[in-house]
Amino acid sequence: MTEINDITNSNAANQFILYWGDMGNQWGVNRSVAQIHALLYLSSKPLNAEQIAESLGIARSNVSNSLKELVGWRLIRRVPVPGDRREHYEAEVDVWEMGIRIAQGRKEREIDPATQALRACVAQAQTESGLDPTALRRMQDMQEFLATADTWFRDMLTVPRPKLVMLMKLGTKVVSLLNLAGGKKSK
Amino acid sequence: MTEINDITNSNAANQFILYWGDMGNQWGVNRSVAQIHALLYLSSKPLNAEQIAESLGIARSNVSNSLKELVGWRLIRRVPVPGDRREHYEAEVDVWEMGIRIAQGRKEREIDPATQALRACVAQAQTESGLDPTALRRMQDMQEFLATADTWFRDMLTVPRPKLVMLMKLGTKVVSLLNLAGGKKSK
DNA sequence: CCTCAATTTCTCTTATATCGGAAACAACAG
DNA sequence: CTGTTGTTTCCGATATAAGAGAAATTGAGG
Repeated sequence: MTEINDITNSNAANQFILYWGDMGNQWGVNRSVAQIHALLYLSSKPLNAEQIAESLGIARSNVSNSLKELVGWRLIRRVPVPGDRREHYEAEVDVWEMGIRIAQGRKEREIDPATQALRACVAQAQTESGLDPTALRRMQDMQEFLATADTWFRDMLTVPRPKLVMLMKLGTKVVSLLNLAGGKKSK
Repeated sequence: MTEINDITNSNAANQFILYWGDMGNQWGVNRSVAQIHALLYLSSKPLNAEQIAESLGIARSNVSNSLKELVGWRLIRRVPVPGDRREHYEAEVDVWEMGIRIAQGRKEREIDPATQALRACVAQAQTESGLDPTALRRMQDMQEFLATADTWFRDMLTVPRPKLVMLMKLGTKVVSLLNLAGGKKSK
């Protein structure tokens, strides 16, 4: 235990892992999952399940499940280490890529199904004569909003990373630049 | 019970409320809270706690707490109904406004504290001689990313709603327009 | 085809969050 | 001041999720 180079020897690193776990927790992500992710993110070399379990003091089985989930989110990947039979894992370390993958994952798993469900609701609502027209209207508004957001998000995914970064750093300036270019505030 | 105009008489409306509750649940929002929000969103007139409890079949106390939380998120507001002693509530019905408030709320409650914690971690990390330089680097990257995202988000909040909508609807076009206008990919 | 390490699945315990109901509290009318 | 109505706080029961450890499975040498 406590190998050389085990980053959990560092207070700062431990803090980081702790906070990350906590934060994940609030966002509906299992704490172990988030902690493992943090650990791998900080680690300069791939780790195997055993090392992870030991570093974080959580059960081996728990690690196994959590790793599977993280792979599913494409936040970490398996890496074969030559001469070692054990499976090793490393994290995606580009923070932008990471942010995008998390957003993408949530969208796919949680928003998309909801959008679909909403579509069904609206369809159903249109057949109901008794329904308050306001309610119908609201459902449609929501649907349209989600559709717009969805399109926007997918659009943004196609933007090459460096441009995306530039775009975000521009911030408000984007609007003024476009005003010059686009002019009209056409709906 | 089952008053005229109670939208929970509608299947579609009930479906909507159900799904909304479910979705909220996955996002770490209490189901009751989400359901109440959905109900108020669909309702064409303000409702009081009693009506909500009855419509959704949940305890009065639960409604009370959930309402408080929703008010905290500024997703609903109290409205005095003349001639009625009871407190009534109505939802923000502009979907864009709603989306923004949810995002804002999450940011304030969950990201901002994390950012602050991260700052402390990095500070601490810099004092630790033993820490793997890669780990330090990664923490700093993360911090910078969060800072950028934070600035961007605050920027977007200052953009008047109609322009924001326009901006999102433009999607990818924004990039090409900017290339023509801005040219250089200056940092 | 056997052995052994590594991993995954399963089950049970424990922790956490949700929610209903009782009780306390506040506002107000008479 | 007192009774009534509406609201909030508190507490206990219950549902749900997390996590540990044992058991089962896989797969690579030999």
